[in-house]
Amino acid sequence: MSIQYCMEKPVSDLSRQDWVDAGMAALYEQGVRGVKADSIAKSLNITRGSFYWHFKNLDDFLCAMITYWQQTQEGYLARLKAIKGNARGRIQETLKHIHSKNARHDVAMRLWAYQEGRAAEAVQKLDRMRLEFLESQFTETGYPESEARFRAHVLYYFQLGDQLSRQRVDAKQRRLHFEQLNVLLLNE
Amino acid sequence: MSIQYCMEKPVSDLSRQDWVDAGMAALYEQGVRGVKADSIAKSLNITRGSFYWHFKNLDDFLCAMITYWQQTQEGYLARLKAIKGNARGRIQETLKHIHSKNARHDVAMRLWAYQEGRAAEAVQKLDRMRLEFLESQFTETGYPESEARFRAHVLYYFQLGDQLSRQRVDAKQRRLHFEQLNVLLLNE
DNA sequence: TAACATCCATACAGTAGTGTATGTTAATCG
DNA sequence: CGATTAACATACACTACTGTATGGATGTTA
Repeated sequence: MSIQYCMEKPVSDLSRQDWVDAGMAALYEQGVRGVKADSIAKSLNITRGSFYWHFKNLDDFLCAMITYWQQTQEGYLARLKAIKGNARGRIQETLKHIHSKNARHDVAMRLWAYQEGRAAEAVQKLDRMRLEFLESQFTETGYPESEARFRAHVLYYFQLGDQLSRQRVDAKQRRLHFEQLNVLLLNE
Repeated sequence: MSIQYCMEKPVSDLSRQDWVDAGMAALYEQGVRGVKADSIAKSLNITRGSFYWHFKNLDDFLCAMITYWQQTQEGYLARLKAIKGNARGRIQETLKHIHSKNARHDVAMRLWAYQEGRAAEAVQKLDRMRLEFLESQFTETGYPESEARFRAHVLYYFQLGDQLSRQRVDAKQRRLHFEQLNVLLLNE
């Protein structure tokens, strides 16, 4: 539960990332309480000996998972911000990104965020960053502040709903929804 | 994991519901894996003796929690369906309901749904029922099928995002968002 | 080739949780 | 009053998991 083991070793080793990958899968399928050295080891056809070689303990491992997710997602966001052209184009690229993104890691982290403060902080930070990005883009498109903020939320909440609703929408319909959302939010 | 203990006893007893309530709180705060006879008993200032009196085992208890949530939520939905007037009015009442609803149980169940099939089935069923209701209301309002279905999803996903985003919106802003959503979806 | 480091396996003690068996208390009812 | 039952307490065996200690295998370097 403490934060003291969060200092990252130089991530030169491949196996360390392998553990993190397997850990994210376990997190998605079983929740934090299901992230256990034993069972993850089994999924890697290996024993816990390796786990306690690469990581000080479970806490250290979980911190590594958070760090990995944060860096990955902040990378995606930075790439969207860096897109040339106008804000309208960046919003449309964002819609494409959301549409094609594999949401497992995001979902896994969000579930975790409801059970532990450190995960909650990480998820909240990214929620804020993404919302601020979207709001700035809608502002740049010409919407007044209040309207820009609202539309940013509609778009972001649509992403969350799309990720977290259990009643799945078939691919064709889903694509249509994203087009309709484009029209609804940008009047085109 | 099996379904065999899901037959409900006549729920004549008060304490049984007390356990379920405490269980929902534990589910929200700790996830399914945190729903333990021991710790819930402690939160009720009681021992596990009572737990195994009221419930056959953990499985039986979890089934009772699902049943309770389903009945509660289907009740809410039925009340919205039964509102007199036109579809536009029912949509607006739904918005009010979503705005004022305590989302903890919904969130708790949705998290659980990612880890166990029986919870997933329950949540999916309600997702479907709610989406069908919303779609029918937008259709009744005059939108063509595709547009009605889309707007139902925008509304429902907004609810999910509102429940599940970690970046909280302050109360005043949130109220404004719901008004803006009303305008965006119903052109008023 | 000797020494060392890397990476994983194995064995062990300790803890937390489950389910069951049995004990205890208070109320109810003939 | 005595017997029965509802509701909870307590003790026990069992399991799963953690973290540590130690050993083994393989490669690497002086």
